[in-house]
Amino acid sequence: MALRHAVLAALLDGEYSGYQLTKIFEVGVSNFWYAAPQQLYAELAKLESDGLVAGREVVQRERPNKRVFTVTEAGMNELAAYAAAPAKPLLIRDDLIVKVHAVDVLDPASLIDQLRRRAEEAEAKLALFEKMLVRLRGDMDEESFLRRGERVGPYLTCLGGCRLEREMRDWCLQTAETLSERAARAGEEPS
Amino acid sequence: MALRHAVLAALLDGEYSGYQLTKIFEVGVSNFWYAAPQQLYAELAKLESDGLVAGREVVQRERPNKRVFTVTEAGMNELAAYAAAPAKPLLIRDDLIVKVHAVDVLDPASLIDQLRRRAEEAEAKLALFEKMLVRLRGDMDEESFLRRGERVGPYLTCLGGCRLEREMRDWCLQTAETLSERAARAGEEPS
DNA sequence: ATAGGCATGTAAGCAGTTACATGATTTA
DNA sequence: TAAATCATGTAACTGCTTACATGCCTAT
Repeated sequence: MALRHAVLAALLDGEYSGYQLTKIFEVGVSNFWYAAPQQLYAELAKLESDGLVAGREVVQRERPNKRVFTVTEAGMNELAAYAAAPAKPLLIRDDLIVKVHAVDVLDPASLIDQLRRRAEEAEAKLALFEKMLVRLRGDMDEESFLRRGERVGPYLTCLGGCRLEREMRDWCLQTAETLSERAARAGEEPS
Repeated sequence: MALRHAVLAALLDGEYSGYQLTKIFEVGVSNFWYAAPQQLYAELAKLESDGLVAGREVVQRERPNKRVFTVTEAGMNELAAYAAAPAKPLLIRDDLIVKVHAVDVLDPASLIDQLRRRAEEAEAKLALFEKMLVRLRGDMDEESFLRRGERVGPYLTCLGGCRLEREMRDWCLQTAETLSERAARAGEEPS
């Protein structure tokens, strides 16, 4: 099972509806687990029928009603078992890197564009994560929060997300720079 | 299609057999595309029947014979079309981060172990990638190579791999440190 | 002899993606 | 009144994982 535990972990932050979870997993739980909306509705249905989460109807006047979910005791046990088991290795798949690997036989112009766009996305995510850090630690500074905060899990993963996005941004910009300089020189002195 | 283009890109580095590709994708093409052996044999068969790669029997005395593959002209066109199309967003999935997110309701001891082990793996990969950088740039220094080298794609992706592994190592160690300090204090002053 | 690396697959099952479908309510 | 957001799904397909299977050659 894969999504299961990511959903359980996300539901520790509070009661969420399927729709709210889609928003969280669109960004990717601090960028470390992406999932599509349909996946989440399907997984929630399964989790509920397995008794790992419990749903509760919330009646809303101004919007369509929704069902929000909480992790049950059985869900907590499942999480504990999962945490004790060995973790699968990190899975990364990225088109952009594949393209860069092949750049020497490609037209670099489009790739340079894509790298700059990715850098902007990374910058935006970084800003988002940094705001989230401030929100999570409240009025404490980071060091005190990490020492004495009650719930540091999401903070720690968010710190990881910031690291990743910062590196992604810098790598994309540096790579775009390198490639565009090479393209410029190739134009000047056509061998 | 997914693996397709990663395989085509990998085959730009030279003729490889299925088995050699499994070794490359085990590490993950500079850590950005993991694939299991069976996937590769299946994908190579498809790529060949689609005419995007061409296989060639290599007779060996000291080992079982093998078939090595080259990208055909049709394969190059496929790569070019792929590179021009918009890239899918980065996909990351990581058990370890999910566990850290949930750490506040878990026994941290096992997680701290797992984080330290992951840090070691990252360190090892980093060393591997740094060796690869030296091998790729030969007797040139990095700046000259990036300016004037013939084939910089693999070098650029490898630089990305180094960045990722460095951050992964540092984040794991910092997180393990934070968690073990908290665990120590929780033991001292049981509220 | 046997363990380990080289070399290549098949088959079954599960997870994830893409496309489609519906309907209420809010904002422009 | 059209577009955007909230809210929840189904169905078909593809891609990936897990388990199994085979056989050669080399080094210990």
